[in-house]
Amino acid sequence: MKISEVSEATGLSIDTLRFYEKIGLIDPPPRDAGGRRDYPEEVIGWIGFLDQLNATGMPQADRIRYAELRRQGAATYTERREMLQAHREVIRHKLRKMQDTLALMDRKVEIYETLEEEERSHV
Amino acid sequence: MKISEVSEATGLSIDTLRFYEKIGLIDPPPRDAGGRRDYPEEVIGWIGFLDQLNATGMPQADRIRYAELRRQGAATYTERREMLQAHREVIRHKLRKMQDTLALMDRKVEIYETLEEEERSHV
DNA sequence: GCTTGAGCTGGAGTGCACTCCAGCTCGTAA
DNA sequence: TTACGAGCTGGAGTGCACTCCAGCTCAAGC
Repeated sequence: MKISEVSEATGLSIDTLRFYEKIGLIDPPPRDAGGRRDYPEEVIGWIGFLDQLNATGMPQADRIRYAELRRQGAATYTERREMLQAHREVIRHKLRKMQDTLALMDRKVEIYETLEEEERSHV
Repeated sequence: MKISEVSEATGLSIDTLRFYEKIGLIDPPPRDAGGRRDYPEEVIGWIGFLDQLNATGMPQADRIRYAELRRQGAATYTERREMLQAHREVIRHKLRKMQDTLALMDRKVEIYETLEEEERSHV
């Protein structure tokens, strides 16, 4: 896959793809005859996963660490599992906070509706 | 309340409190005889709310906008309600993505457990 | 064979959200 | 009465995560 196709498929900009490669989040892909990156299809899934880690607040440094462990293969299964378990707890915590805030938004919206009603009534 | 007390109570640093005042997230509190900030107790609740907006990903600019509307009183109820409703949708969306990622973490942890088991067995 | 467009590199620049610092004042305790 | 600690101001600095740029190469179509 050409870099433009990967960009299209993942929603990451071409610059971001090269940046991710530079910092070690994406393996340097093979190059074609003209020296251009030729990504394997699998990179799409990997980027999607990185994106999920990102969207749930895993810091860059941790994602880089995970990518590094992944490159090292079977010897790092345990450490990778532990990272995911730790991140799972972070997500659970955020989830609870989000749910609380969502409930608060609901209450506040109702309060504002009442206040707007009052404003309208004592014109 | 002294700035150190507010810092203590909210978990924001003293620098951040002054920074929030500068950008308009917190109303400039009255000063004591010596020119030091003397915050009303209510600021704690307001900061807690700001914190929730923050933790659920509302950008600074939007929080500033909300704070500004709040200062303008009853005339801005509708706009504030609309902001909170919009943010509620953002939260709902994030919540779904988080739940998906949580489920993925669960699956991946299981996969790693299986792989670790296999590694151990064919010593 | 020349133009066009995609891709390349190394490095500089950006925006957000703080965080730190120098040098000052003020109130309290020894 | 002086030493100390808390707080003050304006402005510079930081870290993260990109984003942009100049100047280059290469392949393909006219």
